[in-house]
Amino acid sequence: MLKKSMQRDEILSYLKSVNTHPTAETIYMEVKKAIPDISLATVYRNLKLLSENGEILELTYGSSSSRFDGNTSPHYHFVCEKCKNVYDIMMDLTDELHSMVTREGYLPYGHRLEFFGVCKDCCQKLKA
Amino acid sequence: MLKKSMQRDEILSYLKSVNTHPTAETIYMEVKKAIPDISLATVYRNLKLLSENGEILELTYGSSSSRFDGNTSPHYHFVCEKCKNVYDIMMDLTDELHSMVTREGYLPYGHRLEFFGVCKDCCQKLKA
DNA sequence: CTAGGTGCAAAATGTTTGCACACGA
DNA sequence: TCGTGTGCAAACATTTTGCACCTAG
Repeated sequence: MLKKSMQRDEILSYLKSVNTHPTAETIYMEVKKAIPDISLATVYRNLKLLSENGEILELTYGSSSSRFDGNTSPHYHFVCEKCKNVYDIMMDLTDELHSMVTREGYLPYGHRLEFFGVCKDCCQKLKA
Repeated sequence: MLKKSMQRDEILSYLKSVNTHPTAETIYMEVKKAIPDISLATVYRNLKLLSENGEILELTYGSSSSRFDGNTSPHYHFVCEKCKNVYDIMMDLTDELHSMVTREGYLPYGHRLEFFGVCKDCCQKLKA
C-alpha cells in the first residue's frame, strides 16, 4: 500500500507547480528548501513511485544510457506492450509536424514519434 | 581538423547498417568484433564527434540525467540541442496519429512525440 | 613533424540499494 | 504494531578525462 509522506507530497507539488522539466538533482535542491534534511535517495525513490503511478512523467529513452541513431530516413516506431517487439512505421509527417512547431517559433531539425500499444499479431491472439 | 580514423569509420558504418538505436555499450561490443582492442572511451569520444558533426543522432533529453514532467495532459516536447532545455508543445494529435496506425492494423494506447532542434532563444543568439 | 586519435585507468556523474531507525494507518 | 518511508553511505552504472603513446596528413 502507498502510504502518505511529506517528502513525496512536496516533490509532487513542486513538479506540478513548474513547467520546466527538472532533473532529480534540481528537484532535490528545490524540495530541500522546504525539507532541509531530505536525501537525494528519497527523491529518486519517490520519482520512481510517482511515475509508476502515472502521476508524473519520466522523460528518458527507456534505459539510463543514451541511444544513437545512424538512420537519416524518416520513420516511426511502434512498441508492442505484449510481445515487446519494435516495429517500423513507414510514415513521414515531417512537413506537417515541423511547420506546426515552426509556427511556434522553434527551428526543428528532426523529431521522434513512438507509439505504444498492441501489434497486429498480438491483436489476433487476443481475439482468439 | 577532423582526421580519418579506422575506429570512427567502423562506428559510423555500424550505425548506418542497423535500424535499431543501440547504446554506446552495444556499439562497443559490435565494433569490437572488427577492431578487437578498441576501447569504450574511443566509442564515446567518436559518438560525440559524429553527433556534433550531424552524422548521427544522439537520442537523449539533453543532459545525461532523466527529466521529470508533472504535466500528464497530452502534449509534446521540444528539446533544444543548444541550451538543452525541454519545452512543452501544447498540441494533441492523438486522433489523427492513432487513426493512421490503426489503419495499419495496430492497436495504439498512446504515443510520444518529441522534436529536436534549436529553440526561440538560441535562434536569436545564433543570429547575433 | 604535429595536431589529432587511441587505449588504459582513474575520476566524475547519475542512480540504486542495504540497513537501521522513524512514522503513518 | 506492522509495513512502508527515510537518511546515510556504499555500491553500481554510465560517461568523461589525464596521460603517454600512436598515426594520418
